[in-house]
Amino acid sequence: MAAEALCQYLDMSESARHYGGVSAQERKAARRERLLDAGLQLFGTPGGDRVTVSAICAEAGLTERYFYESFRSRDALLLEVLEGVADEVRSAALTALEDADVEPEPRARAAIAAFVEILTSDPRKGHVAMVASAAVEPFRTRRRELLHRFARMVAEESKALYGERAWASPHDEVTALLFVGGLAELVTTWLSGDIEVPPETIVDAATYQFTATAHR
Amino acid sequence: MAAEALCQYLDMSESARHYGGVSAQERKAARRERLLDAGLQLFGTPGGDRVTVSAICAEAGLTERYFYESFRSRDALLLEVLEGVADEVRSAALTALEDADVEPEPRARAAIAAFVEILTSDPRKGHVAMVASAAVEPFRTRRRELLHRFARMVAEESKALYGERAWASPHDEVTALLFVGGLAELVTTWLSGDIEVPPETIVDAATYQFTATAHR
DNA sequence: CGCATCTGACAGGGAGCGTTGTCAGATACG
DNA sequence: CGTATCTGACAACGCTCCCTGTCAGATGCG
Repeated sequence: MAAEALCQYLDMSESARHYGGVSAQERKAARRERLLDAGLQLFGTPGGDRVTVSAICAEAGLTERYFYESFRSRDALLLEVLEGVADEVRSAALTALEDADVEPEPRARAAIAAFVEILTSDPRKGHVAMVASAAVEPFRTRRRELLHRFARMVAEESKALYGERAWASPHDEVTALLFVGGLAELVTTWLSGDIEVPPETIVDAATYQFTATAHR
Repeated sequence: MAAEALCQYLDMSESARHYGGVSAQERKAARRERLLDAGLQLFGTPGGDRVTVSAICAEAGLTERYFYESFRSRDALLLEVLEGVADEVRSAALTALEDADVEPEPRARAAIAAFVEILTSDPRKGHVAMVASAAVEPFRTRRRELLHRFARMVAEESKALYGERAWASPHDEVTALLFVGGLAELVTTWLSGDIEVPPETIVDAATYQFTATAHR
């Protein structure tokens, strides 16, 4: 009977039947997507600390059984949500750099604007990437890694823009982290509503700081 | 019997008796201190997300009853721990400014060094103020407020140092937050062990950034 | 239609934690 | 010494949540 249950709930590959016009795989994928959306909604909303498996399922309009069909644990889902946002930010920044001018200042502005745009236009994504991910341990480390990677990208870009004279202070890495960390904290504060300025102001300030410290 | 218990456990003012040579008030205060120390130890250590009332009591070598004698809830204690570290940082920074030179760059360095020194010399304090406080909601807001206040202090100092030409970018507040936030994130990363540099490097980088952006 | 499969609702065991209460032993005071 | 108070260990209740299981009804297939 345990084997029956396994076969019935998990091993869909053997008995694929259409339902509502869609295959078993498609239905499973759709449920998975709904769960991820629910995760973004809950994890990305202030007060979303209480994001529990039951809450995610309720938000998705599914029952717990379908949760464990696609995810091993609550953290597994939330991590996937975080990775999704991070990928989006990274690719947007890279695309912005590709499309941007060759002039240093506009290039920096383009990448920074892409970063800020995504995280402020959909506050849920901003909250996930900046706030919620700093909460519990598995995500905290991942968040640091992501910021670190972004900082390395910034440092390399700076070197490409300004050559040897870039990042005059002791270590590239430290200065880049100082910059990226400030940007992150600033977006965090903006999301909380403590500072009421248009996101462009954030972009302006960050761009100015980048050029002021990188190029001397 | 409920009244008895109340009288016995909470209302120490009526029946103060010496024990081990110390008064009831002193014993209570000592227990409170031990609990706060235990809170700093647990809350300030990586993996301290699991800081529970029982764990704090075990660390302090006390039982739960004495916890509720001094604190209403787990968060009440942790908040007090956070406030303690924040006060320490604030007063250290102010003292550093009072004792410092009149020259802009040394003044900035002194305040930054005080900030970094406290949070890196005792990693538990750093962890409480930077990492753990960003975890759950009541602390997150408080952490933002504290950083915001520190940023305002920085902005005012900058204005005093450089006059009208200080903080050239749009808003003082935004630029100051960008700076303080970067410093916070950098200390956070340092605490995690991801970057292995002496704390002075952090101070150098931050001082350089402050002067490079403030004074132009 | 009859049967296999899918879906949603819900129940229940098990674990962790907060909070209050009980109780025996230790300590000080009359 | 006897009694009142203090202390530490621990039990017990309630709560929330994770996770698995059951079951009736819906849906597609032969």
